[in-house]
Amino acid sequence: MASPGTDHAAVGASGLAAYAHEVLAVVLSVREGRLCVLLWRRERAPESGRWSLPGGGVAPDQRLREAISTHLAAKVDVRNVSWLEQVATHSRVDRDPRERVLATGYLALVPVDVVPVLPADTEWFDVADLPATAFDHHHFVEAATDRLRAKLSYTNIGFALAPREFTMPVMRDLVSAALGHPVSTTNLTRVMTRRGMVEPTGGTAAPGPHGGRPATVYRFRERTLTVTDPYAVLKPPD
Amino acid sequence: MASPGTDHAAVGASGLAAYAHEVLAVVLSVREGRLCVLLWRRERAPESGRWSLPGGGVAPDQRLREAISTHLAAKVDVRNVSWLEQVATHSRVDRDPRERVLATGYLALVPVDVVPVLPADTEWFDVADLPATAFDHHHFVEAATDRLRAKLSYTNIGFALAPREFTMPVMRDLVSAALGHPVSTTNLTRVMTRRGMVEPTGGTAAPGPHGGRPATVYRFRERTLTVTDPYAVLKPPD
DNA sequence: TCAAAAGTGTTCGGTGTACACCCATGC
DNA sequence: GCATGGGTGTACACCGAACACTTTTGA
Repeated sequence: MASPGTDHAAVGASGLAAYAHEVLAVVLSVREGRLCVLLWRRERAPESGRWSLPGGGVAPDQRLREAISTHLAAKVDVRNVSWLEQVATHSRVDRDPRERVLATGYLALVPVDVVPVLPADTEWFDVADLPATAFDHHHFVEAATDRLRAKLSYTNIGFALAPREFTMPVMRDLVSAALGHPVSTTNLTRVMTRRGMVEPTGGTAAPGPHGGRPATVYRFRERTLTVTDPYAVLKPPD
Repeated sequence: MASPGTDHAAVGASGLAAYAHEVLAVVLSVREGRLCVLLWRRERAPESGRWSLPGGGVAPDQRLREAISTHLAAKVDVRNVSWLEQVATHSRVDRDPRERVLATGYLALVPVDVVPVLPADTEWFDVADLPATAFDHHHFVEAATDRLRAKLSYTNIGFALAPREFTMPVMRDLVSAALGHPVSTTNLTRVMTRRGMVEPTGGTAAPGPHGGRPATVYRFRERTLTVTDPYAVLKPPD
């Protein structure tokens, strides 16, 4: 057993001190045109009533990635998670008042067209208008959001936010929600096609109630992460 | 105490399982025109004789960053480290045969002109020609190297590899060693000045023994990490 | 005067942005 | 026909790569 209440860390066969470890997921998705994060309301102390990230402990036979998948399953169907990536490990000594807990945060993405059934204590929150969060969870949200925004620019990570098939106006709304600023459909189309990220399915989408030209339907060529804009500068010679 | 020899993880006041945790540093620097990593030879089992990354445990009152600084001090003077950044946490269950150990890796940089006095068991190794490393340490080296290479393209992180004042031919050698492919001085100069990363000091460097035009001496304008090529695409409108 | 090394000028292709204009639909 | 919304074409600025050419030094 560890020694709660003492300031001696447990020491095992490796001679290294042991610390409680948790995994936290920053689940991001575009909901109603806004980039949102999934938070649940803590029932018990500490920080009871505060909104916090889904997550929890790590079983002895689990890797961190397996652990976060397990905990995510309690909030959203894991099959709905289109992307999962480690972001950072935080270690402030008093980040949890009970004992020292290290926390590894993950970025998880859910496509717009997937509407997971959420437990009663769980809600989506606009990342631009977060409530007070428990512990240091807002730092994780910030880091994960930054990571997503950066990757939207130089990878095809958009596949994890979009439906399997989509029109460019839909994609434009997704990207502009994620980035938090308007994006032009014209140029988004050009960039995504020029980079070979997407291809037309051949179909078109029916126009809205007020008419308009039917939009071309696209799909992502790859549904695994690909760097589409490798390095802007200092490329190797051919 | 933790329970070595049992498969039950210790559980403390938070109700979370505890695991031994170590920090590892991938210290990179350009030595003799090559990007090198600092490794030390393990004296004791497990993996005795194998080359491994500097690092070690985390004291109860230390954050991970403080811990890695402490362990680095045993190998290189911490004042020689011009950059330190967390890269990733690995968690394979059997990555250490003795007991489960989680490991958080850091990227550390040392400028070329700094020649730390190394302990007898410690040497620089070309990252392109690594020896067999202990545990999963080569994964950390790979991730840290990738991180450095990426950041060389869109940030001013070069300041952490270069001397305070340098000429463009020197910088070209550093960048091309770090990236592992030739880089043109002409274009490197253009990119770095165009982005406002560097400024001439006003001085020039004496030519080599065979003559040649004296090179202009530059310094980095900022010695803190700055993103110089913010996002190649999908910029916010003005 | 010549070789060596650094720096400058110029050209070229590509890329992201802006904006005008054209196309397909519902009413 | 007209409003609505989507797509295409064009122009522009800028950037990085390549390469020819000039400048400044040592021998």
